[in-house]
Amino acid sequence: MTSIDVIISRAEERCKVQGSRLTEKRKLVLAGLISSKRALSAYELVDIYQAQNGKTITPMSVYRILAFLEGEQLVHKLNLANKYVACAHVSCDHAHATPQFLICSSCSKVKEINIDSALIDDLTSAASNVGYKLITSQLEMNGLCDDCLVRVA
Amino acid sequence: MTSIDVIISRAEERCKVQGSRLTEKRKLVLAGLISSKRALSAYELVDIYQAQNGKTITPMSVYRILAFLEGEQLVHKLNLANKYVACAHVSCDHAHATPQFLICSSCSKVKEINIDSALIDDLTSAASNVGYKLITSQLEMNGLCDDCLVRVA
DNA sequence: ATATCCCATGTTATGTTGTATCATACTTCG
DNA sequence: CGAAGTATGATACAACATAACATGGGATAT
Repeated sequence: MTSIDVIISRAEERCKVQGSRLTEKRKLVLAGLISSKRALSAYELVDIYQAQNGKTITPMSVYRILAFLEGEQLVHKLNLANKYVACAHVSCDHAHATPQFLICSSCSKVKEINIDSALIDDLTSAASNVGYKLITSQLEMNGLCDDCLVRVA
Repeated sequence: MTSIDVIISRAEERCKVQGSRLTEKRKLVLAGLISSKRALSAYELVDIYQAQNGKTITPMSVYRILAFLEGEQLVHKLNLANKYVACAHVSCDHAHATPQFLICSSCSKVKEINIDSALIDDLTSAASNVGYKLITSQLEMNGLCDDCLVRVA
């Protein structure tokens, strides 16, 4: 059993608890995302689905499935890049705070980090001071990962 | 002389110093942005250009002009929303740190704020700890502005 | 078991956002 | 003037995302 299978099983359990179904297609799309270390666009997932499973899937279906997986907190949408990543914590049991993301602008590799909550509080109150209520404290930042930094240098 | 004209004049001077030209079309696109309190998409700017000037402009031209204005630091691109805003500090003389943005998810109104640099340092080092070098410390956050908050409530 | 309902998926069309490319005009400077 | 560099025009297309309506498949109640 590969580590991907393990994660998929976990995800399946989680859906069952929620009363939702992790169907075959949803599994395959999720598996595509998990197998990638990078964030992927919906259209990239269409290609990967074809490559991994030899079956075609329409962008429409991928978008629907991504929306479902997002609702189940199994994937995160990165708005900065219009790409998607599998949640890094699917296979943990404990609850997680709002995630923060570092996105490599060169290769789309993503690190999901947890930032000091005091820092998040500071941001929230800075926003509130100028009349804004933060919808989410999910923060996304563009950077260069070490690998790409070396390659450029 | 309207306040928009004042800002445009400032921008023109700045370009002159830089050795670049703020042409008529560039002025008009910039004026469109300045006259809006909201962030605007390139296609919205096409419409506004038509409405304000009675002349059409192609999206291609708008994108080119936005890229130019961004290079001159006269506008900022908000990647979270794929929209653009005029820099709030064009008419100041002093230098400015990297801006942070609060974007109203409902009406696209934007506040450009400056966050405690210690906080930025924290983010930068959090990134560096996991092997990422931040390209920019421009932070973008989705929220709801007071007006929209009231409207929803 | 079958009728029914809900949800998932198929299918097609279209809307939105962003770039590539090549042609034309304008500015500046020798 | 003429050459080089920059700005814009025009067209096509690539990439991203959703709308709308049809079909299928699994669960449940009677």
